[in-house]
Amino acid sequence: MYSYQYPHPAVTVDCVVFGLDEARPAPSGASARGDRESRGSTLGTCDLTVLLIQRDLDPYAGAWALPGGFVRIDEGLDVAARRELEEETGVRDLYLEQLGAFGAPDRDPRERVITVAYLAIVNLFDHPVAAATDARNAGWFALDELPRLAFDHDRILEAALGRLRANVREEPIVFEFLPGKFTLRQVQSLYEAILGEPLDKRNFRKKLQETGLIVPLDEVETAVAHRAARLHRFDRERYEAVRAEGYRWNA
Amino acid sequence: MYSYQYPHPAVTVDCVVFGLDEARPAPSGASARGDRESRGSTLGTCDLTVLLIQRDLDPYAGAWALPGGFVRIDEGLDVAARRELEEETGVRDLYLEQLGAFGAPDRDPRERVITVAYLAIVNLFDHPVAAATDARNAGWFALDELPRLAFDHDRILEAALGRLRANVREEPIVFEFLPGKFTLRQVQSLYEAILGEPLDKRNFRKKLQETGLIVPLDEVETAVAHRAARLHRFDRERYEAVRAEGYRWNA
DNA sequence: GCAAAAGTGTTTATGATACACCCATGC
DNA sequence: GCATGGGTGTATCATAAACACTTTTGC
Repeated sequence: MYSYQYPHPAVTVDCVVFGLDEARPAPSGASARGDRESRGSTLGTCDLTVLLIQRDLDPYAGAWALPGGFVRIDEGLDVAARRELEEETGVRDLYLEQLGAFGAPDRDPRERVITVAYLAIVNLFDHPVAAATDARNAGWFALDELPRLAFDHDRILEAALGRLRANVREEPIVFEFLPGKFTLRQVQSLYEAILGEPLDKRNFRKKLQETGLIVPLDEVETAVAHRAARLHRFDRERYEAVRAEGYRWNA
Repeated sequence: MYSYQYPHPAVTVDCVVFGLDEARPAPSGASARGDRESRGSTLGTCDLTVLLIQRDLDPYAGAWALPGGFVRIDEGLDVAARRELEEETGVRDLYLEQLGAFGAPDRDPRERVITVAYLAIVNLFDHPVAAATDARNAGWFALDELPRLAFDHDRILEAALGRLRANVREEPIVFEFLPGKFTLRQVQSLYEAILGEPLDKRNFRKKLQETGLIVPLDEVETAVAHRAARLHRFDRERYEAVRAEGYRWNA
């Protein structure tokens, strides 16, 4: 059943790294803004972005690609993904989740390469260093401004986005994007950016607060040209505790 | 970034094949049967089973393992999984879904082997041949009677079970287990076997029928020693149609 | 004083749950 | 005629959705 006579494929890891960016002023097209109340949720306060690296070698030289690289022969898959990410973005602590293996025989024109894809989330508030990524040929791209990608990376990215959207409803992973202290509006904007749909402000805040996992602080945001919003933090310890008892996040 | 100087690991596929079996009479332990109505759901009319193969080569000779084998150098991952399954069980058309890659460096004592795991469901009604699997050393095991497994296959199986339980609530995959014509009771028993908890008969039937995707037939089951239940079928075409319009299965 | 976003409750609709009895059939 | 499972409806509860105005602050 098992035998080792067959030629071995190369195995890589590729990471879809999601980050968060200040939203640019909405694209020029004068959107016929629906005047509904729930529309007042300022969709677009932040943008979901993806980290890409520009290749300098053939094939696909000059094209943008997901950061990634070879799995070393004695290295676990998750370890390889973290190592590659640290090498390419300098970020150590980030959320990492395996997406799956992509192994179409022709996905790399040179030889058979099977890649194990990961979904990663980097907190650009706590790790501002990574915002620009010191590597010369790296950049953050908003989802609606993606360049053409090398290999089958467009499909991997699409799968990652689908996974992110599914996960965001079942686990509090949004806080992986956010700083330790955040406003409720930031959380809502992030949900809206990820799900691509506006949410009702009052219902959203109510639901978030009823979880008992978002604790209000005695601080407000600073340097805003209007009323300052109260800051909150996510009670991760308590979440882990109630989760062990069967609690399920459900946003 | 990409280079090909590194030694390549071996890559295999392994399949967690779920099937369905008549339930054996409930284990002897005289369960203090709660006399609630909802308990009358005959939990245990069927058992969820997993297909395992007994290894005859070292390492783990004699131990049970998931069916699987090498990915050929020019073969896609899904194709490899289907090929292995057909070779080992004779079943062609089955539900197949990638679970993910397992690649701990020491998971195979001989050399580095990365495996891509799959979740498969075989319909033992439409393909009764596979029930016994002509291979001499294969067998179906109920979840509570699993033997010790080779390699890290226990972890793969656990992951597959978790995925199955999650999927069953969001997609109508239970019908992959069932014959084209089935009774509502069969569906309920199957949900109960997968989720491991009893369900309320009336609520379950109501919900199932309200989907509009379970069509009653003018036929009843045969050869039962009591009132025969009406047969139904799952309207797959209609499901695909409404799903394209955003409908989400939610059982 | 006005622009811009923060903050706050109630009503309504929808879906989930709990629950008990009569019916058909084979033996 | 009795044992076995098939089949059915309603009342209650919990959750989700819709919805508009007052407050604070910087300019």
